[in-house]
Amino acid sequence: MVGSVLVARAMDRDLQRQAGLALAEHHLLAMLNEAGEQGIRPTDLALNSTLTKSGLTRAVDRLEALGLIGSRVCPTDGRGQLLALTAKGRQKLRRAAPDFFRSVAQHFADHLTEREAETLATAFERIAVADRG
Amino acid sequence: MVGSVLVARAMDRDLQRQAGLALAEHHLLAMLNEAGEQGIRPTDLALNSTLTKSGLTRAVDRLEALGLIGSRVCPTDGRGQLLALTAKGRQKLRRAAPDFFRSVAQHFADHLTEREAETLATAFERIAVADRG
DNA sequence: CGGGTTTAGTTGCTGATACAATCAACTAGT
DNA sequence: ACTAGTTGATTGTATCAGCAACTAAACCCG
Repeated sequence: MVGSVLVARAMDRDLQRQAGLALAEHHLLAMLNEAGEQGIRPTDLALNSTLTKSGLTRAVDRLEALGLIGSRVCPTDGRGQLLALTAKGRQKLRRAAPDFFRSVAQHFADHLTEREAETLATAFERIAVADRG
Repeated sequence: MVGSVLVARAMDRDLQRQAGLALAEHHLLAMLNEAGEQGIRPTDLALNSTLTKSGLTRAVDRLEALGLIGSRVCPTDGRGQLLALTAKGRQKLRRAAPDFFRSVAQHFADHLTEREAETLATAFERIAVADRG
């Protein structure tokens, strides 16, 4: 338990220093990148992150202020938005990628065997699904 | 990665509601309990927790204000302190134990096989050691 | 349609944490 | 025993997160 928190913190520090992004922010950018042109709803983002609705609002505000993401009103639901990466956001994500992977390796992956990594991935996926409900 | 954060958050919420303790605080009490009568130095506590020195100072202040721990000046080093649980602190920890274990089970252990739990424990122990250095 | 309910997202507030700078006590080297 | 450097701990400041309360749009059903 403690170990997992330490990894996250260490990676957060690394990423903040090297790419100027918090881990949570990087994760949001990555999800937005997955979603592509069409955009994605904040709620869907929140569901797959560690943030609550409220935390997500603030994080989105920050990223938008930085010009990394853009938003437009959802055409099928006036309450909602569709968020998508800007060109700047995609660039930021690309540039952060090497630092990110190096950090993952250094703080996490390099200490695990293939087998362990596999076990962890499936186990935490299962837990994430269960604990969200 | 995300999963581990979700577990910690969920457990934190549970414990806060049921026992009135944050997860980090509970962890500190548990370590203090291990240390026993003779007490333990804040730095040693920080090394085995997810907190920095600064975070630890504040957490210790809170717990001391609650009367759960007591401090005295370290006899061999005037800069340092020796922290130890009070009777009230031990009681608090005992009373929180059932809630804590239930929460661990519900959010974490119940989703894992024996084998997985074993793998996770050893892997994260290794990581914790490596990432602290 | 029209009223009640649910859902998407925002905001006021509070609390916890980290970082950097600081203070005080210990240690070494001369 | 004096100075320089190190180490234990605290404090000022800023940021980030969550909860709970709120607004507004959408949905449901008679």
